[in-house]
Amino acid sequence: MKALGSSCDWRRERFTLDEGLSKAVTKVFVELYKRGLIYRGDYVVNWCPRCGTVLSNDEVEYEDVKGSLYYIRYPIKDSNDHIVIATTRPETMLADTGVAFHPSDERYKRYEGKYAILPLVGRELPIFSDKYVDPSFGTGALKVTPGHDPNDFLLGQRHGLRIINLLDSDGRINENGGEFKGLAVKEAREKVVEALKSKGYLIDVKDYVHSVGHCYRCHTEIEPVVSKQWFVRMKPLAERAMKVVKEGKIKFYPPRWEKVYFNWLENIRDWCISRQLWWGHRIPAWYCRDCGHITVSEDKVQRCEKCGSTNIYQDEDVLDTWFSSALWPFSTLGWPEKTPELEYFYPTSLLVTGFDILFFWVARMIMQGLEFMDEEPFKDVYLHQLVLDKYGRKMSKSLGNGIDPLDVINKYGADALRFTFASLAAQGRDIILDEKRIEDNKFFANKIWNSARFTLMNTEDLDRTFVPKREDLELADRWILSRLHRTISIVTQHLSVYEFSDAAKALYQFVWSEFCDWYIECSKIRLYGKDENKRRVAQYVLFNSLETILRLLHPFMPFITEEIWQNFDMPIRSVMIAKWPIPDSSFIDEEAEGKMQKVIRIIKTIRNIKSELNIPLKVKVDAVLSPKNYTIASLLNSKMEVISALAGVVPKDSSEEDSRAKASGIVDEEIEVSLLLNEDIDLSYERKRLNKRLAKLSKEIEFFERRLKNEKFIENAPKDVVDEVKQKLKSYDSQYKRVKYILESLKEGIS
RNA sequence: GGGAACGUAGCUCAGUGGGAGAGCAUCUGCUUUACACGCAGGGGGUCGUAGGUUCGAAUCCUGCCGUUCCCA
Repeated sequence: MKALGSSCDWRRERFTLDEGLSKAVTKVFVELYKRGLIYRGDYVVNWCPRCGTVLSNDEVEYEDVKGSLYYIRYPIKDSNDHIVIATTRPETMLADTGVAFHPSDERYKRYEGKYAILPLVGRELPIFSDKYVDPSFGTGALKVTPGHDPNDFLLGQRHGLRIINLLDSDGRINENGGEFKGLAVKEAREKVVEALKSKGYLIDVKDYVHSVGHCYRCHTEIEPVVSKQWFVRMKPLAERAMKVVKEGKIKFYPPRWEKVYFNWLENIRDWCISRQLWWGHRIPAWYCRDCGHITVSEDKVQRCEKCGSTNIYQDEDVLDTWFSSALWPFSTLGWPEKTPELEYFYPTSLLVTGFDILFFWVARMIMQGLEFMDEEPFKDVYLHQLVLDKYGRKMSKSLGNGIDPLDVINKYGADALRFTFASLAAQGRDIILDEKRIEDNKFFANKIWNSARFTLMNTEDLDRTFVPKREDLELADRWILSRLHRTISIVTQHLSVYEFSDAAKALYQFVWSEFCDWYIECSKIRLYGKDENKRRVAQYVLFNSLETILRLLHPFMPFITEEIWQNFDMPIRSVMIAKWPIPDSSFIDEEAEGKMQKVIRIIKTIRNIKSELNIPLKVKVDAVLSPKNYTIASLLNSKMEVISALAGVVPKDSSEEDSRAKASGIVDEEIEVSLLLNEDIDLSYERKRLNKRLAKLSKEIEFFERRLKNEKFIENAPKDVVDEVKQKLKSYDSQYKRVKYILESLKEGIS
């Protein structure tokens, strides 16, 4: 974080196991217990045999696994008949306590109320019907194992079945498994299948792909087991958490995550918070060996609160780490003490995190914030994307495709990395990180550095108190200031709704394609010129534009902007504490933008002609520029110096006769530029160029004519759209005629 | 099985009803005094597919195909 240039208040670094935060955890547990929101109960939980702990439902990852479907014959008591069940986990049969079928299933109705005999074990299993059973799965008859399947557990509760636990704390079969005692689950499966086969109970085995839960930490297959665990009752908490989002008190960015959030909360289940790990916050509950009472207390308990016995012991389990993390927005600020920090910072403004912990963390912070602070913990939640490698794969240790940010920073710099993340952080997409992108932005940093170097070199003698009069600003000055203030607005707007990529792109485009490519180039005439006043104006605009650019870029590239800032003798000592720019609409200048656009197009047209004729840009060519109206004439007149410098032409008076061959182009039908060519230029290039242009124009004309021929278009389309099309057709048509004429006269000229 | 997102230039992505865009890559020409980590210019797309709505669809609707994620 420090290497990335995050300007955090590092004094406030916290860890959930710190004393103060631990106190908060205990208090919250006790409070929730008193409010009836925490309870201890029997439940089928997900148990990881490797970690030796329970996992919450959200910590289990489901994956399709190739397995088998075993068809097993269960004899009916006091008859020669039998019922066939299908199961993917045959070893759990040892803990079966019932057999069920769907009430409408005619195949099994006659067995209702009878008993099946459990093979290998001999236990009598009641046969009953329940709508939960899917008649189309397997044989339609279901073995019920309340001790080792969450759905079977619920079935068992409804029908009063026994619960048998097959596993001991090491994940091995316990004494309830009879002869299979001591085997691991996988071994037990083999042995059970073998035994069933040899005794004729196994009817069939089919390949079957089914979804199996895995531990999100170690990827071991989880085992559902029944045990006593601590739970948080989620329904009441979830309702409030939904309400604040529905009322707009908390906003998600991008907003589609609200759907995901609601979907989860609407189908929420109680949260299992006890873990059998050796580290974490101990559960503050003490059990009495004498009366069995549970004492829950913030302070260490010496005697049972009910019978006063000292024969008590504390729960061995610890709390899920997300339980303490959920308190983060207020526990870090000193809660439960009423600290000034808590008063000042709560509720906070923004949470930035990954969408993968939307449920684990974000939703639970909202719940706990509402429950204990009675106010939402933050106003905005920005959910960023996953960072993938350049092939779009998740970065993982096993693939070895991870990127160490410190390596990247050493290679390209923190600024390049930050800017790259910002420009790739388009909402609603994952970030595909290719090192090439980081290199590109290193080049951008270099560009910024050089533009600052240019500015520094050319403004050293600038009197900082000097402010030019508005009427002394030239077209390029008015243009760049107008563009600058638009850029301030655009960047500010995007940032306010966390559209980092749009903000970064707007800055990149402005700095490189407008400020560097055009303004700096235009300013050179005055900066290198003799007119002191004109020079000062250019210096002023150059310096002030750069200063504003530094402020705008600072959040994206803190290091380089600060370094540049320090090279100038700025009145504010660091860009870190400089104010964010505010757009000033008085600088927005439509007229200047339009005119500058025209000048740029003229220059580009000339450059294009020269390039296609293989004339290097720096080679000066005589040119006649013929304006078609008065406004353009005056613009041309005043901007000839810039056009001449940037396009590499020497203006010639159109009235002079010149026998040289011409290469001509048209800018918006308002200006015709004709380059006067030397003898050695191959005119076939020029004919090729003009023909290309004609083809393009005729394609455009054809397109617009086709639209105007459509009567329904004229009838139904808005008038301004029709007018626009007519206008464009007229313009292209006249340009076409003119280019055609030029081409023909060129042919005549050489014949 | 339920839900969500996405399919636009070689790559990464903008564009959400009126002439297909950007950056990078590619090609051509340039040691122009801020920058070759640069400058200038060019080429490149039947907008996944099939229908529908509309004067007009990359854009709205429906089906299909494909990729990904979440939940069960």
